[in-house]
Amino acid sequence: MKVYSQLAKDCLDGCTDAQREAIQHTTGPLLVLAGPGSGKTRVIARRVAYLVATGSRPDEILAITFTNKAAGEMRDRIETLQHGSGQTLRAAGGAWISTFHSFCARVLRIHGRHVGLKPSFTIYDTSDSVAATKRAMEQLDIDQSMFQASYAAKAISAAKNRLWSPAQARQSQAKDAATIAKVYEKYDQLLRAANAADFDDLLLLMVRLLRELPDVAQSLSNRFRHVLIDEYQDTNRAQYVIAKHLAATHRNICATGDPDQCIYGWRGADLNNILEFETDYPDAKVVRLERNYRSTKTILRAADRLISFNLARKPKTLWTANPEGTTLALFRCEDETSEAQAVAADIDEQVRSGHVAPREIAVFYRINAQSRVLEAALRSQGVPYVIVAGTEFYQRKEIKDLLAYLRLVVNPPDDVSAGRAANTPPRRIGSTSVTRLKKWAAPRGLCLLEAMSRAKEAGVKGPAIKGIEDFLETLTALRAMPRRPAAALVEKLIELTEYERYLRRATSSPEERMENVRELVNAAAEYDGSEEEGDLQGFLEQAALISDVDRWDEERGGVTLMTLHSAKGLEFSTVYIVGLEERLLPLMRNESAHDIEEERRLFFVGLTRAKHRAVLTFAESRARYGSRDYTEASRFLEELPEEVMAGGGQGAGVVATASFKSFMRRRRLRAAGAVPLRRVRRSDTEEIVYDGDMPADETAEWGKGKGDGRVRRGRRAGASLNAVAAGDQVEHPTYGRGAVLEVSGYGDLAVALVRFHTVGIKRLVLKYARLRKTSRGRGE
DNA sequence: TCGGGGCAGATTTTT
DNA sequence: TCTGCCCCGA
Repeated sequence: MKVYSQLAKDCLDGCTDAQREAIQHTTGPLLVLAGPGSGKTRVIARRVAYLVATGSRPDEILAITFTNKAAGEMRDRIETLQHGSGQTLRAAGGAWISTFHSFCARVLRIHGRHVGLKPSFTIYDTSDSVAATKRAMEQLDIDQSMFQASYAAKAISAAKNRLWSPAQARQSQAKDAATIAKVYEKYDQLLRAANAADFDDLLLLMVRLLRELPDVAQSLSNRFRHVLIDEYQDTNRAQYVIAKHLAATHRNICATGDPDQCIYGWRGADLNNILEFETDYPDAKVVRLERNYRSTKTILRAADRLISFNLARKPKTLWTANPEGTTLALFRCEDETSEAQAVAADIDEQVRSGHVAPREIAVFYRINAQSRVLEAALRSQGVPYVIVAGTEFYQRKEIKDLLAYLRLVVNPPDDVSAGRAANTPPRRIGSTSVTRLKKWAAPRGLCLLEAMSRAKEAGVKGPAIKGIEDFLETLTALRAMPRRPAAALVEKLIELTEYERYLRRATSSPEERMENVRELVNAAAEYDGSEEEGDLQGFLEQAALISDVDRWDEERGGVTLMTLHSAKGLEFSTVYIVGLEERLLPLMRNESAHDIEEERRLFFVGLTRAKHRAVLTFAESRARYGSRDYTEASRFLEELPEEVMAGGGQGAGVVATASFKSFMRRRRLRAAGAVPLRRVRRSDTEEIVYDGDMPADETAEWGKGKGDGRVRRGRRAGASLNAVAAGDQVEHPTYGRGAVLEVSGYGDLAVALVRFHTVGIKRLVLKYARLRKTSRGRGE
């Protein structure tokens, strides 16, 4: 007991009162609302160590993190803590620390047969899902011209995220619901026949398991005395239900997160999970971690102001004792090439002057496509960089090809993999033969491989017979090998299929592809080295569930390039956020309603990664597909307090900006003259209405007239004229009374979507619409 | 059955 | 711009 109390003491060492509270509250539900940089990870690690120190067994603890990388780091931190205390008896090695998906996969390997999965099941990634959806549509004779398989796959995924069965999906209001439901049903049948589960199934089937097998649910829930869920704001419905089940017996659930950092709404993340935690667990203790240890005052102030424009949030007070720091820099560039060069030049200068090491720098962007120019610029500037994602490694053709074989070794019924592997490299097994095999196999309830082993019987003729024999022989040879080490199997596979020869013969960039193939062997070898019990199946599971960030090796010591989504949970000394343009950040593909608040949170996440310096950039024109678009600076720039901004930047291609203030004024002028900015949306129910005449001299008036031009806190839309927000009741001289559904746009370009009792939904430009607010909805 | 050439459509964001 | 798909000739 003595040893334990020393560790317990160490766990609280150097913590604030709030942090201690979170660590020491070990009985009953706990919600930790943790602002960015508030030491949340530290609190979780110490809490786990503390639990062990005070007598919990490690294997009674389940900690769910957002990425595998975070899980690994958590494990390291806990172990370091324990080593530091000289405690070796109960290392955290036994604690369950993983992502929701990995955890569910692990449980389903054991209990999955009750929901139709054999232990050797394959995990399908998104592209496998699309392939399976395509097959389902083919079998149902649904023409691809009606909608694409990828569209259906997305709809099915969304349904699964909501825990809908095909029958429930049919009830939905969505377009094509009935057809989608049919595809969903068939798709599920195919997956079960292939002994495969997609990402959503891992969660969905886990939920079914917990609901339909009380014994299993009970034993799991009994087992986990302590359940910790990190990034709770990004949990979806299925994850929420799983967490609830797991914590049912002991009710020691600790959820940590920050509603302002919910950025996965598009993937079904439900902000209400965290916002309503206290309703779910009325006896919950709530701890707020609002002190920031990461960023300068300036950065924090900028982030705090920005996020205050969101209405769907719990207000909080972020503060820091850190120094004031330098202002944020804003680069306004001619085009995306100049932008990339400006960033590269600035980085180069910073690094050369010894201010900061490359590994302490990150560049964030909204979409992966933006990384190309940045890479090129950094390369030509001679700045070392590490890119997270890009075209994801495990999505590359050569990798998918090889993995398909390996999956078949473990799980023969996997028809998607069989279809892929059979004729790669080409074995003269064409589509005619494959179609014949499928047609023959389906009514007999056989998988593709079984059909192939009886190819002649199935009516396959010609050279395909020989090819099929060859393919099956390859698989047999692989299957004869021990499942461990995995790397040996990968090497054997490359040799047997003469894969390198195939790449040289049939692809345009064999060297690069071969490099990837070698990296796959390395990954397998690494896996063999790190997992004592690991075999081929384990390697495949890791390969399926690995995320972009998981593959990021910060030790490699270059500037990090990644999407804003990947940036969650990380921190850097200097952060560049590029592409601050309307329609890019915030990203909008069309005119339809779009969650601006989530985009704002995404920017918030990016900004709060910076410790010392943040640089924001945008380009005045940007190449998109083949053509070139003229852009407009992001509304988010306008939402930052002016006093924290400095224009400028000396790098090549930067259009010198005298000051942020004058830039913003010019921008407003331009914007005022550019009304209407958005194209009118053609739709039955909506139209842009300019109510009243736009004064001819409006352009001249704006900017010097009313007010100081600053945007008011907490209200964006038409702040000075019509301060309305979603939920407000309004009255219009012509249309009468209505309710505001949504407000988008900013300043004098704000547009409200209003549902009127008389005429239905109208889109109104607030500046001109003579709207009168009659009662207030939600808001601050 | 294979592979080249031409053409249409695509980019959110990720487990 | 780039990719992946379809069609056609060999």
